[in-house]
Amino acid sequence: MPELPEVETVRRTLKPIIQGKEIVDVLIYYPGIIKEPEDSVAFKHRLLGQHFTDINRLGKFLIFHLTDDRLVSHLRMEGKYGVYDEDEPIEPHTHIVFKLSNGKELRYRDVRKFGTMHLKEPKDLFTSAPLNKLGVEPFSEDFTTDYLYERLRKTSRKIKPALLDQAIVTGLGNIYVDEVLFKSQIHPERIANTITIEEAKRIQHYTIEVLNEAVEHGGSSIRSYLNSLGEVGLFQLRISVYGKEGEACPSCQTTIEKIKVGGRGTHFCPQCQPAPN
DNA sequence: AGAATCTCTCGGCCGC
DNA sequence: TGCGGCCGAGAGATTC
Repeated sequence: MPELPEVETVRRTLKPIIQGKEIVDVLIYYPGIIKEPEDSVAFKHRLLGQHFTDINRLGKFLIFHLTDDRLVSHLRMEGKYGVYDEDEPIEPHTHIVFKLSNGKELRYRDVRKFGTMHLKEPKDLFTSAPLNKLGVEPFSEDFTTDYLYERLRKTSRKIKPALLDQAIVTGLGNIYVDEVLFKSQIHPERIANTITIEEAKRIQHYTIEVLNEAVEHGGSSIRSYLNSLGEVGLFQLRISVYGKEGEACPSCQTTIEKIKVGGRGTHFCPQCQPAPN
């Protein structure tokens, strides 16, 4: 389940492999991944002859820089990229293949076909879907305690759905939100506009700390995530509450509970994260 | 009108 | 073995 640290790990592993390579053909096995342009044949023809010049990331989105265009890619739950030799057999669930000038292929695989690709002109990149409504990056200087506090103060939703809202902070997903709220000692069902400035400061601090640490460890290999070299991440060894229902809290030994918040499976320590009234 | 919530996408996996 | 329900990010629809 790629969140910001996993996407960042993919970006770092992929960049040196594909930078400077030209797209000489595109094979599309499942066009549903391609959301823009609507016509997947047009998608292919716009890409032919363009070179990969860079890869950036915004939140959980990968942004492939090409000679003329930008390819915005979201992995959703199970999307993965890998670079293969062209004579390697196509593995199951391979949906898009970018044939490169050096005989290699950049392949996109996605068991559940949830991932998306948008091909954009650079001028439209941040002013149209899917990047136009994103909030701040956790690693940017704009992600301050004051920013977070003010955004939370304006919403009556529970804190967990508010932190999952990519229009507030971009990059957190289900795993890391549970970890951040645990470290911040805040119950996931607290109403966002009751979060104090001190609590907002903890959330801001631990968001950066947890995500940084996860990036350093190559992300978390929960479910199916592997980076683009097929390597597992190691951060799951450091996870405190996500997927740990029934186990002892690493801080106080109380049994970790699992509930639903905003329709999402949510893990927390009832002792360290006291329930709101 | 704006915010909150619901629906839909998909297929492996789980429990019955 | 067959089958229905579950999971979940984000967009768009719907409700409040």
